[in-house]
Amino acid sequence: MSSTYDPADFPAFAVTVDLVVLTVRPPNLEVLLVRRAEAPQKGRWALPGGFVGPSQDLADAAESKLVDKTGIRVKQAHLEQLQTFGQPKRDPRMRVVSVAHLAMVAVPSEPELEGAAWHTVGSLDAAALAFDHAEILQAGVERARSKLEYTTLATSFCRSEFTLAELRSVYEAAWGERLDAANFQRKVLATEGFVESTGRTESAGPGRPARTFVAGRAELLHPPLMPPGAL
Amino acid sequence: MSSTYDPADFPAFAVTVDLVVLTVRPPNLEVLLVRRAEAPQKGRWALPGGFVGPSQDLADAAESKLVDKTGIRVKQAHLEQLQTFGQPKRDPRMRVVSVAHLAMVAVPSEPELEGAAWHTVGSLDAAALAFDHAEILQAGVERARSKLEYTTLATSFCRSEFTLAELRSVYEAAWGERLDAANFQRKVLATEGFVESTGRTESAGPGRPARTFVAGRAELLHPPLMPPGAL
DNA sequence: GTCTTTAATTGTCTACTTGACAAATATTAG
DNA sequence: CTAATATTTGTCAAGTAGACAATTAAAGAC
Repeated sequence: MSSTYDPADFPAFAVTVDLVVLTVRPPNLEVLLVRRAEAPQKGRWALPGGFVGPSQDLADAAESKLVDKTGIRVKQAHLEQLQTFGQPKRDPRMRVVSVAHLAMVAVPSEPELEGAAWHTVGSLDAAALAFDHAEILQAGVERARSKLEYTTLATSFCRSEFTLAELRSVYEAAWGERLDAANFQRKVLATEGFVESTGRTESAGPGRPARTFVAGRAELLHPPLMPPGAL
Repeated sequence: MSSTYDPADFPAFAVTVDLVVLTVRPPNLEVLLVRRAEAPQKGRWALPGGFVGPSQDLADAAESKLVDKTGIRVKQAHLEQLQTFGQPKRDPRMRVVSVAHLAMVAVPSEPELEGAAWHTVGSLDAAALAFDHAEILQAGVERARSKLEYTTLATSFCRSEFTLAELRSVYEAAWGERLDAANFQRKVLATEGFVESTGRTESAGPGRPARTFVAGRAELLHPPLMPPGAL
């Protein structure tokens, strides 16, 4: 079938990137959505994304969309390829294959850009999203949860310097379940390279001030942090 | 930028699927490769794959390549999307985005198809592979290992009816490390729904005959099977 | 047939990890 | 100064994991 090899012989696809940008604002896990300004599906919420340039790498395309929408540089966030969605009819206009990416960012304090807003993942109507974006979002949330379990990525939801309570709130937001502060702390500190103490403390409201930490160099957690069986 | 929306405005990509088909022939983990019959890279080993049709779903395309090359139906195997590779220069002819898939199959007894052969993963020269297929293969092996840890997919490397020794050899092949048969057995049988006893036994060579099992309906393992820290 | 070898299966024990909860410490708010 | 709150340290019972010995049941040599 591919004895000759003329580009024109093969069906042309458009390739896009779509981003599932997650953040934690305790006690919620939130996702960044944009309101579509154009038809089709004008006015509905959608994942930020766009076309990949003819000589642009997939990761570069995802990175530049992230900067466009959030102003967050990749250095301060986590960005990874998620999954590729290519159902023939997912976009009514033409055959589009979307390489979805997952970003985990610390909540930006700056005001939102036009048309973009954070939405709580739990209380989001799947039917309100454009195209197959509900499916993509679900894949992103599942990936995020599973990576939180066995990697140190929870730190990428935190400020550069953070307390263990903040780190704990990331897990609590992702699972919707409270964790014992004492056991959580011992587990985190027992894991070599998860966090590193700054020597400083910080206090917000009443209660003993908490020590602050920065992310360590480890990437994998052995053993995982969340209990088995927790969804 | 995307105020108008004419398909012709956007760069055309070719989309392919490439398959990392893994099997276990104790004590080795092996991958199916085909020898390229056409330029470029004529004569080098490559992952099986091909173009996605204009109205063909990605999963369907992967499935049909698997049947073409191995004759194995998806019902008896595991097939999942792996990762998408889209470096601008990965194929010299044109812009090609490849949606790589991972298949885990029981070793087929039938003779090989023309140009295709099983290769031991450990003793394979990465430089001998065409295009960026060495990178794809590495991603596939890593994915397979991590899924073996926390899912029941090891059973898809086994015949439909198998002994615990066979199942154990899957883990031993993937990690290159021997496991204690006694502890392995207790762990597997303690995991609800991993395997189900047939009541029959089977003996191959000397030694007490082993009971045979079929795969259970569970998909996830809690807790994981392999010890933390094992590569 | 009997003996030797091999592998599956069962049993046992020690060290470690987990999670629940109590106690001590260090702040803020009034 | 007192009450309230949150971090941090301490304790302990229950469960898990891995090492290794013992038992069972077959194949193959003689």
